[in-house]
Amino acid sequence: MTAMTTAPLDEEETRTWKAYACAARRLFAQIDRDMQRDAGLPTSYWELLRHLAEAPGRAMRMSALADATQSAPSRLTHAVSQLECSGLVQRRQCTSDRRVCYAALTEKGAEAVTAAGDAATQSLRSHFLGTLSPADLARLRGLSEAILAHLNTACEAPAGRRPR
Amino acid sequence: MTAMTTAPLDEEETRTWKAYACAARRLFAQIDRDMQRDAGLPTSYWELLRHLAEAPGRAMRMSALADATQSAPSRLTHAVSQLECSGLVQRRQCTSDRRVCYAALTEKGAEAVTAAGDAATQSLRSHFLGTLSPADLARLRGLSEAILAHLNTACEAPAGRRPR
DNA sequence: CATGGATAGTTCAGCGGTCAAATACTGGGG
DNA sequence: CCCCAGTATTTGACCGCTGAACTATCCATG
Repeated sequence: MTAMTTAPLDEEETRTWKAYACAARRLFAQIDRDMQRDAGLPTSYWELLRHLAEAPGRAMRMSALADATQSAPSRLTHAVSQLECSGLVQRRQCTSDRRVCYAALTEKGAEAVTAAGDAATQSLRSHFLGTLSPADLARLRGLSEAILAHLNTACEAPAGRRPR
Repeated sequence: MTAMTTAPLDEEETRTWKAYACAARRLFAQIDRDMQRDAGLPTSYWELLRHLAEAPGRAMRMSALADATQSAPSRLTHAVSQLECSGLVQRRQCTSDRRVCYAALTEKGAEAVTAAGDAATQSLRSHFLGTLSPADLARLRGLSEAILAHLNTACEAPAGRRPR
């Protein structure tokens, strides 16, 4: 809105964006590779399982899981189906409302969660947490939170209302 | 290597990682959405076209383009095929070495590059560059470069040699 | 000049993700 | 009691990407 919207980026801005984007992309890629190699699980699936592991009864409604992980329902369906095929999760129908469906962690799934957790910890430490000083990490966290805050206000305020 | 490899992450570390990861993911997603909406082109394809636009003769060898964009050859093949279908790019065979193939920007492609550039500029300013002070941006850039540097040393040094 | 290794690019199968449409079920108002 | 709007999940088609074969071509060597 500040009218400078389409002035081309200067050198400084370009480099800042490139550095940020490149670092984040490569960091994610590296961690994903590590997770896949050491735990046989992509980071995103591990996050699903982590939520289940922390839920009471190690089970959650599909929609609750979708909420918790900020993902579209259809993604959940696909992901849970695949995790079910791998034996890490089991679907259970709700008796009182037959529309709803629970995803429950299996024993094998619980083991996978902890294994993946170790892999993630290790990867995170060696590629991220261990590479910056505590002060730098704190700064980075502050900056990330600022970005997030702006994204949130930008998404919630101006559009009137979100088409949930 | 520092023996603290598998100690679970503490609260602080977890939050830092989550903030960073979440901010970056959402930022990328937002910018991709904007690009798709305003220029009908995903960010990644725009980057390919940008390289072509800046190359002498608006054309590059496939392998050079792959190098420049840090992407696997097969990705290039697919992407260029699709861009060719959309009429933004044209393949040209090299006469001296029939193995090699050039990707050349078409007129339509050149227009798309500038349009996408405007869209990217606008999105970047409103979601990233415009949301942080110049000082913060400089800090963020420094931190990103530090992360990148560590990723590079980690990838090049210890494995002996990369199986190119 | 034939041959075998290196190089450039493509093909194929599969993964994780999105969106739009379909399905299955519930609960409240005529 | 029936019907219909709303809700929960699934389905299916497609997208961009990856890694592992495969094809075609080149070139150094014997």
